[in-house]
Amino acid sequence: MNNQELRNMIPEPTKAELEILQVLWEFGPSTVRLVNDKLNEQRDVNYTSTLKQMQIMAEKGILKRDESQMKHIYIPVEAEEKTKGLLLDRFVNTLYKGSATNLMMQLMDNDKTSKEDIEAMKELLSKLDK
Amino acid sequence: MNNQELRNMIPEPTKAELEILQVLWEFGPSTVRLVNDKLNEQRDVNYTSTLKQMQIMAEKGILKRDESQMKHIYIPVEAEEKTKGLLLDRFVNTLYKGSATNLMMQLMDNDKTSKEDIEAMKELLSKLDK
DNA sequence: TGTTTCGTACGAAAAGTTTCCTACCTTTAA
DNA sequence: TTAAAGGTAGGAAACTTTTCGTACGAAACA
Repeated sequence: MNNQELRNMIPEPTKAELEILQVLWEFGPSTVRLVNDKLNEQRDVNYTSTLKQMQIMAEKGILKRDESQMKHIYIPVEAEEKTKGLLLDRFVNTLYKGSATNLMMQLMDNDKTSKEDIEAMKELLSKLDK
Repeated sequence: MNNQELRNMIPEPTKAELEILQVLWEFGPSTVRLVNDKLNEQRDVNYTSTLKQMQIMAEKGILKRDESQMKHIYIPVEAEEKTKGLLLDRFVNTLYKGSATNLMMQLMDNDKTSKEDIEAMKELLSKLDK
């Protein structure tokens, strides 16, 4: 399945959904409790709000869940790299006409792109030759 | 004003707002009619919907408008590069922990990043040395 | 001069997203 | 064995974003 097809199949995760996905990607299959605790390190969220979100995500097919235990375990359906790659693809298409080079140029102007980053990128590119 | 400050000041444009901004960036200061026509090349939108959006954007301070003529002219307050840079900054922070290198790596995996893109990037990086 | 076309303004409906209240069940611990 | 803590389910409220109907004025033109 290529990116074009993916783009049509998978709906863009909402902001709140993305937050939850990131916790699951980082900590692996988890309970609502764990996800909610992690979210609360960043901002206030009620437990049932997180529960509801994750239930909705399961309905949408973004997450699957293991209901064999009382504490359900939620798991992202798509791998981190796949979803992020899709989001990146959309981002480049939307803002940079699909040109990775254009995006790079902007990245160079960015305050936060350090010399170390630039060095690392050069290395990456040179390795591609081999 | 640095990106950190900008991030706090400027609210993220919504999807519909971004569409409109892109038309204005491409064609320069424009009437609602022109913007709406361009949008309709991509999807169906009612004229008054576009009008309303642009009015809201003016209220929010995303656009300013020249009302001296009957046909109001709308102009983005922030330059294209500035806004895109901000969005990119947020994107990198959200998905790639602020690491441009991480983003680059993903870009390399992307189907759509062509050999030409990679060559162009190399060139860019080498020019930075000088 | 009338009528049709093109413009703005306003409000509200529609749609999408997020949050949380309430109910109720299971497990844990006093 | 009862009270407290922690779990799911469902619905509704709150908020944000998007869309468009209606009203009405100005310009174009037959």
